[in-house]
Amino acid sequence: MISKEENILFNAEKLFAEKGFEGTSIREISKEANVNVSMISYYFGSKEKLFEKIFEFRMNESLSFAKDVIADNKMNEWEKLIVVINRYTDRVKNLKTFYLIMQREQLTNKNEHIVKVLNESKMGFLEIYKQLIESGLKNKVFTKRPRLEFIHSTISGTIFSALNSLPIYKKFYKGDEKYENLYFEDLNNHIKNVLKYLLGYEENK
Amino acid sequence: MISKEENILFNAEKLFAEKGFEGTSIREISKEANVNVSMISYYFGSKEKLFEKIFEFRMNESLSFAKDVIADNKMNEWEKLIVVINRYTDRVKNLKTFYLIMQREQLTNKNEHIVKVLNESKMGFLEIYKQLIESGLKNKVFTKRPRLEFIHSTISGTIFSALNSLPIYKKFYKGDEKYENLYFEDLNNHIKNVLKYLLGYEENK
Amino acid sequence: MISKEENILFNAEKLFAEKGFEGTSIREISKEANVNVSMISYYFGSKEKLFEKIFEFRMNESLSFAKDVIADNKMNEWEKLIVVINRYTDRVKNLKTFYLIMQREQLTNKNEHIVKVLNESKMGFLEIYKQLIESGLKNKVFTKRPRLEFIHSTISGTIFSALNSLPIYKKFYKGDEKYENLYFEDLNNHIKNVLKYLLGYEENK
Amino acid sequence: MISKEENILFNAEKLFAEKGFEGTSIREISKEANVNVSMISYYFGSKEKLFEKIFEFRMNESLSFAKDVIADNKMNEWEKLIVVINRYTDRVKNLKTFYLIMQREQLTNKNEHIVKVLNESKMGFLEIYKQLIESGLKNKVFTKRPRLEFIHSTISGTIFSALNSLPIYKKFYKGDEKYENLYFEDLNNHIKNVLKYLLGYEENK
DNA sequence: TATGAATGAGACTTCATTCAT
DNA sequence: CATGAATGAAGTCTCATTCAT
Repeated sequence: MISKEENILFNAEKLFAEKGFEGTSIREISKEANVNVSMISYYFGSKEKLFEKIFEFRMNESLSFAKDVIADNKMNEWEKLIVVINRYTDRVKNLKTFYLIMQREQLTNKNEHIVKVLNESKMGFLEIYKQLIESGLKNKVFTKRPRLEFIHSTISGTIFSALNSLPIYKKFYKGDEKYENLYFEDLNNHIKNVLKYLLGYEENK
Repeated sequence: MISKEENILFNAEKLFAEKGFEGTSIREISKEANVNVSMISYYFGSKEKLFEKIFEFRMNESLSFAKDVIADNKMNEWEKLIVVINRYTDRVKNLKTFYLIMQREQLTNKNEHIVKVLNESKMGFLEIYKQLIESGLKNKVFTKRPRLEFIHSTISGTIFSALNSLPIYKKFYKGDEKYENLYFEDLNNHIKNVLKYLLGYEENK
Repeated sequence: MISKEENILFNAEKLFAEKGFEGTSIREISKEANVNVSMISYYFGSKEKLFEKIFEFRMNESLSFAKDVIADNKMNEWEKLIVVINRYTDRVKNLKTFYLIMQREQLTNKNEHIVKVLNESKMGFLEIYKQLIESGLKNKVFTKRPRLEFIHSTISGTIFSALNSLPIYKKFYKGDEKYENLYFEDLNNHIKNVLKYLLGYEENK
Repeated sequence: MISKEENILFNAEKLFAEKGFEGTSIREISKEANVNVSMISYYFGSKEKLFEKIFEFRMNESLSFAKDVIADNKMNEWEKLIVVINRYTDRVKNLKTFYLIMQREQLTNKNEHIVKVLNESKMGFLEIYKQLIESGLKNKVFTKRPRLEFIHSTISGTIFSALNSLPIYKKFYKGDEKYENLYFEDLNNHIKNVLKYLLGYEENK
């Protein structure tokens, strides 16, 4: 059973993804969520607060994410990196709407609260990459030390660029669900392949 | 000397980059451009048409871009690819405002005219990559055939992700103009490095 | 011990004095009084009824006021007048918030119930002045017969004008509690002085 | 010919007088002034700015007021005082609506801009009274030095109290235009009479 | 070609009150 | 007695566009 509050939240997320923050009116949201217009102010205070709540909600969901990875000691650095990327692509694939909003906000930098959340997330990823690479070099799992910023840009940029192009390719190649699944699988392998090269990782050592 | 029309256009571009399409009012644009409000409807028909005009203007600028590359016969495929990427990163670096708008529009897909322009651009790049790779393979310049979509996502995604993260890094590393120039240079080399690997290109053959 | 109803009443009085009727929301009142919002409708029926209740409450308090004065037979007319004025200034001084609301309502004439209460009060005072003056003239305590309306306007107008200006003077003369007490004492004497003249009352006859 | 802006201004003044600031909606104003709702924002910026404009407008009107009085050298201090009071009562009589609003604002102190204007006005009057009394004492026109604050409270308070009570008296005494004119004339004499006493002015000296 | 006054739609938000519990 | 979720009306303001000049 979904609460009235979450019902509004998810419908708003969908509309914000489609039309952007300014392009979505609370009237539309209320209609989509089948509630009275004033319910939005009632539950969230304002349209902007509702918007921020979406970020808080999704970011809370992904909190456990980073912790798990670093903590686990049964894997070597490469394997950990793979886990991070797998989860990342999975999450992006399953929460397309939210990540659409998120990308737009990254280009906007208008809402301070959200800017802070996004920067923390980015810095969090950089920190993970840093630790994994340093440790991997010490343990001779990796043999090259690439520039951190570009590692992140390559991973994250490739994933999002691929995500955003998917609808066109789907249309162009007349693809269906199967096409999409294969697409994400290939994307995942592509990124791993690039990383192997950039980090100087040799599989069968 | 800049025409009144271009004056409006450039000021609008700046404001759209800062605040998005819906977040920018024609009153702000008219104030920024020091013209009367009704001039915008007068010159461009409507706010939306003005927005589209920005895309047309910038895309016209980059039209010659692709043609040049393919036409030139004094370079091999790898060299051509390098030229494409150099120009691309240069352009992104120098037209940050426009590419901010463009990225946002790629996430939005609301204005059909713009969607068409953007898709054509994307398909244009895919076509260039396709021709270069096929030809390069035939001429034994390249030795691997990577999936086209991911080549594009990697190049374009990495560039934009790096562009968007630059302000944070600049702040974090207390960087200045010099930092920025070096950043773009390194980014360029990073992408070339990745492509070399993905295409199986060997420099000193 | 104060009842829940009175608790709401007094908090509402305070807020109405600060922000006016329309400027005060029942939500604010409920927060200030630490009760649930719906308690106001529950106890008083509506926001407007609550407002009227404040007037009824304060007017009930001052009901005995007039009666006492007329009834007492140990004083002559001048002494009775002095008692009336003393009580009036005291009351105004101690119930500043209510008299702020009252003055505003006297300027507004929107709520019929309140209009009636206020007019009765005004007419009550006029009646008292009339009786005291007539009787005083008959008994040769007073020697002049001033126009009744202006007697009331002068007394009441001076008191309220002085009350309302007090904050400014306090600020201007950097006054404290002592300043305020002296101010009201002087005000009282000032009014008596004026009345003596207007009524032709001679103290040491 | 009255401008559209003034048309709005005067209609707003009337409604604010009847129902107060919060009690008057811009929709009502626009209806009363026969203009579109958005005209109010268009001309004045906001409802509050419109409200302030009314004060500015009326205060500008009365600017010449004080200057004239002090400047003229053909009158002695008592005659000057009479002129001040005559003009004051005239003005109050003819601009009942505005002075209704003004009194309410004096009780409210919410809008800083208006508070400032009102305090300046009050201090201006105090200054005039001060100069006239000091000069009058020096020139032996007056023989008593009453407390300044109460002089002002008595004059201003009596006038406004009488103004506000007029409708009731008019109703009670079944008065018409003639009653009103006589009322203001008597009021004027009443105030002069009181002042004569308070200042120790002897007419036939 | 250029202006700026004027329009009407639609935006977000707050409010007093009701109703089911 | 008491709660607080829910409602719908009404409020102010901003906006893109039009029109007379």
